[in-house]
Amino acid sequence: MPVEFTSDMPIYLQLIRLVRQGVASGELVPGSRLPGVREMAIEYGVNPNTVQRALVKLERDGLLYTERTAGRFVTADAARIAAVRGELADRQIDDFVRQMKSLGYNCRQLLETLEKKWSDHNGDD
Amino acid sequence: MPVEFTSDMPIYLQLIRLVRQGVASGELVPGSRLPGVREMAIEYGVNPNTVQRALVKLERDGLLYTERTAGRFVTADAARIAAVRGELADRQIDDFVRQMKSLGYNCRQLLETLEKKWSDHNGDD
Amino acid sequence: MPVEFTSDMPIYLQLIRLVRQGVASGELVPGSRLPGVREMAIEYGVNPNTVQRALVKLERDGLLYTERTAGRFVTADAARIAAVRGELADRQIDDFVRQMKSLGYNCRQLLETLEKKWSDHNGDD
Amino acid sequence: MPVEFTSDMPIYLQLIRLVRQGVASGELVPGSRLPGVREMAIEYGVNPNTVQRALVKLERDGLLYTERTAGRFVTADAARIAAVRGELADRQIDDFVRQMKSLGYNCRQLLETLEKKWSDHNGDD
DNA sequence: GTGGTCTAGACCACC
DNA sequence: GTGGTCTAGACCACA
Repeated sequence: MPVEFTSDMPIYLQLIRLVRQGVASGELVPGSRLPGVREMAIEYGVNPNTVQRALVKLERDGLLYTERTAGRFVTADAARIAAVRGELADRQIDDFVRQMKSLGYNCRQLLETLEKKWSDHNGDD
Repeated sequence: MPVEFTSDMPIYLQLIRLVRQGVASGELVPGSRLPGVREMAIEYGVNPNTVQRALVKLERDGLLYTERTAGRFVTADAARIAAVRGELADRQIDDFVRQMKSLGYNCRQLLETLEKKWSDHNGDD
Repeated sequence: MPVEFTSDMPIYLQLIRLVRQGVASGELVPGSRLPGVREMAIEYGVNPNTVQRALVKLERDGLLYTERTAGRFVTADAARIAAVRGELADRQIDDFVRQMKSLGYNCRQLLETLEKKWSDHNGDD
Repeated sequence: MPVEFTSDMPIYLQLIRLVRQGVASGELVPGSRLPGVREMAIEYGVNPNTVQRALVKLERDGLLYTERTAGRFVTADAARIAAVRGELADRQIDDFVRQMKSLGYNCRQLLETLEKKWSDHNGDD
């Protein structure tokens, strides 16, 4: 499972996104255990502290919880997951709309372009 | 023209966005001259170096050009403007689509949500 | 007797609190015998080592004593119990007063707030 | 300004408490700038990262904010400060009441003891 | 074994 | 100069 990190964003943020995607997409099933910090650190070729940092943030967001000495787990609270997903999406869309508006797009243009883009992406999904 | 800068993003990026928005929206007309670095610095209450950095970047993007001794101007090349705008939009959309996909959205959901969001934003535009 | 353990505090501390509360409230009568380590471990669903650690600590505090081959007992020394209780309370109050002072409370405010809080708690006791 | 750190609590938590007390007590005036991380690290004899960690947490709580490249400041929002103080106090009192109840105290005893303790503390304040 | 904390020292972006 | 990020490696409490 090779993952590339871009250098224009903190690694820990990229890790967060990675996990979040996993949870939102159901790839990481609710209630399941994550690999330990050290394990993940090796897997992704980063420092354990960096992994730790990412996971702590995800915990604060309520997407993970830690069971002392047993490891970290994906929250089993489906509502919580949905809520987090909703918040994320909301902010994303909000930013996006703001940006596209500032670039002079109107609603119709945007929707069209977006639809086209979406099909393009279907290939590499 | 009071502008607020958030402190969680480099100011020079916020300046860039400001200018870009001006050009894309037509507020800054093609071929028109920009205020000098020092003027802008005072106007926005930031360091001249910061303004400089933003303008240099915009020049590299082809949105501005410098005429020695005369000042900086908005490019008059409409195609260039459109191209820059297109690139920007393209990257934005690309990222956006990728993100929303990873959050489990499908095309229809996205378009609907987006349309609703768009009207919400019309108020504060 | 279902007990929930929060995972943000060592379990052994939670066990200690449990026993202490039992003794202070009289639920665990002085001189009575406690279940064995293994029994308690099963009852609470924790590791026997964890139970052991808690009980040893309570012994050091003088709240329990071990009679070889017979088991562990709640101390029958009423004065001892009172003393332990006093010490505990003392430290709690001490810390509490220090904290509230540092938050800018004065004596009257504190007493009032506390009294109100106390009644609120009466419900779930 | 010599400060001692006890070893039974993470240093970063002790730092947090320190700053919080400063803000709540008004010793750190709203809007004023804090020493830089490196500076504080030296002053308290800890690692800059540890200081950083504490300050980031306080930021998340809304008690501080950082101004890019200028430093960290105490929030000027009096309501925010009050709110934070209130939350803190509330949780403190809550825990305290719960504990004292489990030690078999009743309301009158508690208030009396507390009042006495309060005067004792007046000396070293 | 797990996660939690800490240090020392480094590099970066920004102003 | 500021804060932000990252690494390497250590020690601890807990189960």
